[in-house]
Amino acid sequence: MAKTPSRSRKQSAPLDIRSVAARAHVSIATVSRTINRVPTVNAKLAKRVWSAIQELGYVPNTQARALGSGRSGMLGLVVSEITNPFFPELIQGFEDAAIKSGFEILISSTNYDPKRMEVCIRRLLERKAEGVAILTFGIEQPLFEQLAERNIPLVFVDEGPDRPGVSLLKVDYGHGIRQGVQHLAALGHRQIGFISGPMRLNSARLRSAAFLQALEECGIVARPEWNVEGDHTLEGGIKAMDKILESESRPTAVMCSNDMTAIGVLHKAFRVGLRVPADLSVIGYDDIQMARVTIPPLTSIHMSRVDLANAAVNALKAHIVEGGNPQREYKIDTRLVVRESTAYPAGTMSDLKSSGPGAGRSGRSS
Amino acid sequence: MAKTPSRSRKQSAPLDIRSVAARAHVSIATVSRTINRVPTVNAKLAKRVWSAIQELGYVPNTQARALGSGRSGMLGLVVSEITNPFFPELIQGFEDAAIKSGFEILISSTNYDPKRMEVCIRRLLERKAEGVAILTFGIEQPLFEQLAERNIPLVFVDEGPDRPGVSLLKVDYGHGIRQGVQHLAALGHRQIGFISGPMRLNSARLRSAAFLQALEECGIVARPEWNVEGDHTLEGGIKAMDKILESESRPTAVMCSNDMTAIGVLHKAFRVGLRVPADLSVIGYDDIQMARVTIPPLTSIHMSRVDLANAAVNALKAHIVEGGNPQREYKIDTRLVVRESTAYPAGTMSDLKSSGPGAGRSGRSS
DNA sequence: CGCTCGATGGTAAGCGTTTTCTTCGCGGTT
DNA sequence: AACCGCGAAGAAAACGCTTACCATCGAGCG
Repeated sequence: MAKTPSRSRKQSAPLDIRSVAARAHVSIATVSRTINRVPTVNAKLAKRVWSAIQELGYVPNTQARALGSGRSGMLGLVVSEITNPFFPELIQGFEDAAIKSGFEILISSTNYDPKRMEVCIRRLLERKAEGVAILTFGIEQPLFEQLAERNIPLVFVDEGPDRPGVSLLKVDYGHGIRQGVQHLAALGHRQIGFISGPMRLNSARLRSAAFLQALEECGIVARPEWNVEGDHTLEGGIKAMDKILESESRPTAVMCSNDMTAIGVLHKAFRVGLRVPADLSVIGYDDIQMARVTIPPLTSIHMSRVDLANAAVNALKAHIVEGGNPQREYKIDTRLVVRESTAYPAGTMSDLKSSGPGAGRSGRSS
Repeated sequence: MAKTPSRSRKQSAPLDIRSVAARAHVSIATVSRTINRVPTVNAKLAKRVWSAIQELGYVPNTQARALGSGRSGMLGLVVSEITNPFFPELIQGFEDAAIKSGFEILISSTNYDPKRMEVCIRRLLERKAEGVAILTFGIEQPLFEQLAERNIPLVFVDEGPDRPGVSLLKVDYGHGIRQGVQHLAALGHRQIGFISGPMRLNSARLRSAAFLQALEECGIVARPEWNVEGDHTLEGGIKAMDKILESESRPTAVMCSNDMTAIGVLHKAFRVGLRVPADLSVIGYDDIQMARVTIPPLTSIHMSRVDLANAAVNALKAHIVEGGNPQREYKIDTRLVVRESTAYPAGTMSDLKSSGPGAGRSGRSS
C-alpha cells in the first residue's frame, strides 16, 4: 500500500479538495458532492473521486466545512466535574449517542466554578455548537441565557427556563428514593439519616425533599441533626458523617445523595469501627460502577447514565434536525439496587427472615 | 460604505466582524487586530472596538478564525478509557495546562478498540489538531502514523517512533515499584504476587518487569503462579485474584499494576474473608483519589497526573510555538505512598516495631 | 518648504468548503 | 427539424475571519 511517493517531505501538496478534483478530473463541486453523498453524482465519477481521495490520503477540513455549510456538527456537553466517576460514565454514553446521531461532542467541565462556566459557554458559542446539554444537575441556568438567546437548543436536568428550544430531563428521584427508604423501613430501621448534596444544586434539593417525603410516608420522623448537607465528594461524605456521629444518638442507617458521599461514609464508618451493615446501613445514589466493589458492596439508587445521555442527545437532535416543537420533557426513572451495605439494624435480627425486600443476607452481627 | 443595504432586513444582524466594524466606525481589519491584540492599534480605536463588541454581544467564529489563520488552536488528547478514574484526573490536568498555554483540547477515548482509535485519529486530522498527546499507555503507535506523517507534533508515554516532532514521557516505573517492593520486604514479606495490566500495553510490561527486577534485588524469588495478567479493571482485579487464590499456597502480599486492579483485589479479599492488611497486603499503582478511601486505604505508587499532563502539554507546545528541535524526553517520576493496606505478614508481628518504613499500624490480626 | 519615512488603518486576497446558479448535453415532443 | 425540459456537472459566490500589501497622514530633515 506504499503509495505515498516517499518524497513528500515538506508541505508538498496542499492536499485540499482541489487536488482531489484535479486527480479525479472533475470539478471541486463534484468532489464535495461525492463526499457528502449527494445522490445526483454519477456513480462512475463518484468512484473516481473516492479513489483519488484514497490515493491522496485526503482528509476534509472540518473548519472549512463548518464555515461553508453553517453547520458545526457539534454538540456541547457541560458537566460539573469530570473527576466524579458519575460523569465519565455519562460522558461516555453521551458521546456514543452523539456519534450515532452524526454529531461530535465538545466537553466542558465547570468544576462548580462560575468563572470556568463562563469560559465553557464562550467556547461553545465560539465553536458554534448546534445544541448543548447542561448536565450539571445545578442551577446555573442564568449563565446559559447567552446560549438560549442565540436560539441554541438546550437540555437541562430537572428544570430550566421555559423557552422554545429548551428541553428537560425529568429525573424521577422520588421513585428510587422511596424504594430505598421503604427498603430500610422494611428492614426495621427507624433512625435514618440523610446526607444531601450541596443545596445550591436543585438536584440535591430534590433528592433531599424526596427523602423527607418518603420518610413521612413510612411514618418515620426525620431528625434534623441527622440531616446534613454534603457536597457530593468523598471528603464531603466523610465530614458529613463526622457531623452525624457528633450528635448524641446515631442513626442506624444513612442515605446519601450520591455514591461518592456514601463511599466517604463507608470510609468514616470503617475509621470509627462501625461495621456496615451490622452497625450502620448505607445507601448511595447514582449506582456508579465502583459501588459494586466497595466494602461492603453498596446498596444504591440507580440512575441510568445511558438513559440520561440518550435522552439528552435525542432531545437536542429533535430540535436540530427535526425542528418544530418537539417533546419538552423526558422522564428518567430511578430504582433501588440492593447490595450489601444494608441490613437489619443491630439487635433487630430476630427471626423476621420473611420480610425485608431483597435483604437476603443480613448483618454478620453477633 | 453602505454598499450592501439590502441585507439589514433578513433575520436580525449577522453579528459578524463586519457589524462590529460598522458599529465602531473602523474597518474589519482593525477589529480583527484589536481582537487579536495586535499592538499597533491605536488605544482609542481599540476601545471603541471593544465597546462595540460588548454592546453587540459579538463572539468570534472559531472556525472562520482557524481557517483564516491556519491555526486551529487545538490539542488532541487520546486516552484509553474515560471511565477509569485515572484518566479523568489526567484529562483535568491536561485541560488546565492546555488552557494556560492558550490551547483548547479535543478529547478522544479509544476504549482499547482499534476501530474507535481510527475514528479518533480521523477526527484529530479533520479538526486539524496542532499537536496530539497519546496517553493511552499502549502501543497502538502504528495507528498514529497518519498523524506523524503530517508532521503533527506528538507525545507518547514510554516509547514512540523516533521522528522529529515526537516527544516521549518517560515514566520511571522502576523507582516507585522498587520502593513498593522494598516496603513489603522490610515488612517481612517474602511471598509477593503481582497482577499486571494487559500485556499488550507496554506500560504494563514495563511495570511487570520493574516488579520482577525489584524482587530480585531484594533477593526474593518470583513465583510464576502468583504473577498473573490482569486488564486494569475492577473485574480484572477480581478475576486475577481468583486465580492467585487457586494456587496451592497464597502470597502474603500482592502488588497491582493499577489501583482499579488493587480495588478489585481488596474486594475479592473481602469476599473470601481475607483481612487486609492482616492476612494480605495490597499495593496499587497510580494513586487515584479513590485510593485514600478504600477499606483499608490503599498503599499505592503515585504517578502524578498533573506532572504527566504538564509535561505532555509542554512537549507539544515546544514543537508548536517554539519550533526547532526541542527536548525529546521528559522524565516522570513515581513514588510510594504508604497507607493502610500493607502491614507485617500474619504471624510476623513480633516486636520489630522499629523496622517497616511507615508501616505504623500493623495488622489488627489476633 | 518639499520630501521621505514610520505609524496606522483600510483594501482585498486568500483559507477550504458548501451551495446556488449556469451551462451543457440529450432524449422526447410536435 | 427546431424546441423543451431535465438531470448532471461546472463556475463562482458566499462563509467569517486573518493578513499581506497599500494608502494616508503627520512629522522630521535637508
